[in-house]
Amino acid sequence: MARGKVQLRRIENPVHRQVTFCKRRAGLLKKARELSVLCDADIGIIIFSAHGKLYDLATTGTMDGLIERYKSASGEGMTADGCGDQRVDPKQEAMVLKQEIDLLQKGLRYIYGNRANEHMNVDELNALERYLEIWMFNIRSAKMQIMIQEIQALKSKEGMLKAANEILQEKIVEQHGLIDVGMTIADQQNGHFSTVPLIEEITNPLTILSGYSTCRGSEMGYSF
Amino acid sequence: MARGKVQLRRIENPVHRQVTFCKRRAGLLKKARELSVLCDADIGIIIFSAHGKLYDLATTGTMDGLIERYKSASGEGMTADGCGDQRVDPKQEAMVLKQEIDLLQKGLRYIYGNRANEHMNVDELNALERYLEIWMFNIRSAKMQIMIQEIQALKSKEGMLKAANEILQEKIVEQHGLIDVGMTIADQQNGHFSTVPLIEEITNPLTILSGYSTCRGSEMGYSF
DNA sequence: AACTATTGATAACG
DNA sequence: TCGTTATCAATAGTT
Repeated sequence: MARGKVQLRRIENPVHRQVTFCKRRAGLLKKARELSVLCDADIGIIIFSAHGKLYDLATTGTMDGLIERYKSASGEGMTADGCGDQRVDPKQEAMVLKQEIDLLQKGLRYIYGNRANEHMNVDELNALERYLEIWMFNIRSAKMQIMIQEIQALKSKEGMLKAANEILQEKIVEQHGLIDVGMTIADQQNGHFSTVPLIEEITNPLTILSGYSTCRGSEMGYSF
Repeated sequence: MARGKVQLRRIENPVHRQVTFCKRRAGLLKKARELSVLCDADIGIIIFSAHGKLYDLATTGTMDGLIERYKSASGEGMTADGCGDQRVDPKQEAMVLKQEIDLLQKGLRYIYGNRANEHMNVDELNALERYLEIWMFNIRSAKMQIMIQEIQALKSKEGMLKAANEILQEKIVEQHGLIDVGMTIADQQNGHFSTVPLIEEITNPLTILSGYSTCRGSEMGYSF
């Protein structure tokens, strides 16, 4: 496409042919990636050089995934032929979903700038890493926020229940005298209020957890 | 490529996107045919439009033939990895993946929109956190890969410089006798080659760093 | 779909 | 392999 119009025939000079192959191959793959991004398409390319070397590209998920999808899509018009194994529907679905995840990951990359991940240098990766760290920090903070709110709710609930219990005790005393007081105390320890000591234990470690540390938290009865 | 530089991101206008898809798809397939003819290569292209419609091209034989060739060729480089794949219930896998997609979509909104609006519960935040950890791990791996390459390049450069230096030393000896030999040795220790010991130090820890650990890495003079 | 003004790709060369 | 440059090809915006 430069310095002379190209003839659409096999390039006879081997060196020339090899150079052109490298360049045009790169150009083709670039075009494919662009088309994929611009138009939201899923593209797979397989290239065998004259010497048999393989080059490939899958803009979404893996080439195998695209091949599976191709087989089912192109097989729609075909009758039962030599199939048998690839007709599993959920498997097909899983593959499509996997590709969707890849797309989402690509979308996530936009956060930091629209660069293809393959051409990211150390500095760029570094920036992305820092961004993710911040995001993770925010997520952990959000998690903590939710838990703190929950705990506060539980505490106020506790206060209300305690007050209610006191009132109930007074009423019981009024109605039946001192007979059943021992039982209500037992109830406090095994019933609703058994969670109170747990909450007291949680409250303090939160200040530590809202920092940067990784914490599974299962020790405190929360599934995070 | 015309009347305004193209932005490498999804075209939001659907009509625009469709038109561009048609044009660029045609262009891509044309390029592929040209490459195939000019350089004697065998090329297969699979394109799924955003709506799921399939377009394909096989410059040699059938697409199935190319796929078979691809599978045998790409299988060569693989070690025993996906051979004994654990039987996972595809239906269950699909569900897991679907949940993962939901999570990522929510996470994207969480990032794009100001994070005040989105309501994610603790479990979701937790899963997202784990996802980000994996992503960060991948990014760090990519970073390490780049650095390893850089180090190798530096090492080969070192070799070349050493050889050049030897030649220069010999020339100096030839021209001036032994007078200045001491100075060139001093140059080796304080000049270009001062990075050599640093490289030697880096090389080993890499195997550790390529794992999952958090590493600031400033100790080794790289800004990551 | 057809038409350009531009950008993008690349053949030849170093 | 890698960079540069003169040219040609692809195509974005428009009609």
